[in-house]
Amino acid sequence: MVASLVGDPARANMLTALMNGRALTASELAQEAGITPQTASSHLSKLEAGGLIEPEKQGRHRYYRLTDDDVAGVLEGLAGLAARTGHMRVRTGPKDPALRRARICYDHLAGDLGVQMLDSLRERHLVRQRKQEIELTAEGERFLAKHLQISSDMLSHPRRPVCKACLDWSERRHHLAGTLGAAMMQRFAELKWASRDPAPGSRVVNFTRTGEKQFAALFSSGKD
Amino acid sequence: MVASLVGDPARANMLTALMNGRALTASELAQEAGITPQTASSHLSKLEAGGLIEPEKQGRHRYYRLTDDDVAGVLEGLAGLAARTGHMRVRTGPKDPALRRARICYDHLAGDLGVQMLDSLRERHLVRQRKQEIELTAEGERFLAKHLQISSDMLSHPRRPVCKACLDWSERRHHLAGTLGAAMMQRFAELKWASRDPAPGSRVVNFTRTGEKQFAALFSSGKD
DNA sequence: ATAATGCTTCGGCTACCATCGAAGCATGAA
DNA sequence: TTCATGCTTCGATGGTAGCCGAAGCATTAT
Repeated sequence: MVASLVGDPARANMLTALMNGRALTASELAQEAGITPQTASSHLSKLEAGGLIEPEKQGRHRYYRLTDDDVAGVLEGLAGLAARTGHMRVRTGPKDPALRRARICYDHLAGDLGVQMLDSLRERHLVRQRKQEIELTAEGERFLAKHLQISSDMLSHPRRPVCKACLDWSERRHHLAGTLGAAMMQRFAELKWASRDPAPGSRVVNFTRTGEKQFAALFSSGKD
Repeated sequence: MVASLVGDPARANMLTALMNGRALTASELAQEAGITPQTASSHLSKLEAGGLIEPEKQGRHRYYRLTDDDVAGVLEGLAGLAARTGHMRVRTGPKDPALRRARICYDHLAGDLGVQMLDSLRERHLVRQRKQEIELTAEGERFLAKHLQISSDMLSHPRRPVCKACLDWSERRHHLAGTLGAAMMQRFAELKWASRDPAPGSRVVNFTRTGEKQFAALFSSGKD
């Protein structure tokens, strides 16, 4: 049964991670789900047998992606049902709270703060978003140059978009990816606002006291 | 998580049984799932907490129905994904074979023969179907009058549609409901083509030898 | 009244399955 | 070659959840 495949928390996390449409390796998915590679391997073969994901061998990596849009659609439907009962998937686990707050997603900021940042940018018309597409406005360019010393010509890359929305599994909302997302995260580190957790393999991002303050000032949400 | 609710076989059977839109009592659902009432009670309260079903107290019975069409839609989506891997949910159970062939759904014919009948009507343009909506054509009216002595003015009802598509859990396709579906089933009984199984509470419909022949002649599918 | 039916709660049992350690295969690097 | 990385298979463990028997409330029938 397909539903039982999606029902397991670890597998659900993997599938959620794949919802942004990008293919991820087995170990990345293991990390996303917070389980060891052995366990992930077992889950992945089950998901593959169930037709939910498809593998793609590449060197010694194994990339997985959702089979097609139908799968994504059903997953969204399930998430929709879950959302309306308030029975939203709450990640439970030891390394959870810090991870929900701020973490690295590839090379950019994810988690509560990542979502808040994109929200703020959107509210103030520094970026314009339509679905997955995000576009930097003229005001946005000025803002980045003034407050973070990021010039837009640093951001162009032959094979990677400047801005992109990335679905956040803990918040189920978008945060900012692309070269801009990466540049901003790097700048936060340079300014000593935040740094990756020293624990090996950890994706937690720790903000300093002043860093958090500055960040909040720059990206205050309209609701606070 | 919603998916884990649907993932359990017993609960999945219950939900499938509810897919025809009718409300069923707790004990009927227990029977459908092949479990004792105690266990069913536990499952039902979980499904209710998850917002998938809604109870309706009536005397000492408790009727359950799917919350709304969204739920039904997601369930259909899941069934669709399951179907394409050949990993179709195969209903296992003692009372299955006869029930799959022909049974009562409310007051009309369901199961293999019910689906075949609607297929045949549609193929010959005796009805026109768009999603759940079914409409009787002029040829259809003539056909009914000639072969089954059913006149369309017998069928109008203040609160019930003449035709309606009803999803068949065993075939996962539509069969004919509404006042017409009921009238046809009644006519089959009057003509001694078929009768409800005498066993108390059974929904099986037994066709007589000649009844099956006549039925097949009237509603032969294009594929035989 | 008393009994019967429909459903629920409680307690204990059991089976399944997710999980991880250890070891085994691949592929790619030095 | 030898080593390292990515992933898989195997075996054992443990926690969780489905399951049923027994008992308890309701509601309806006699």
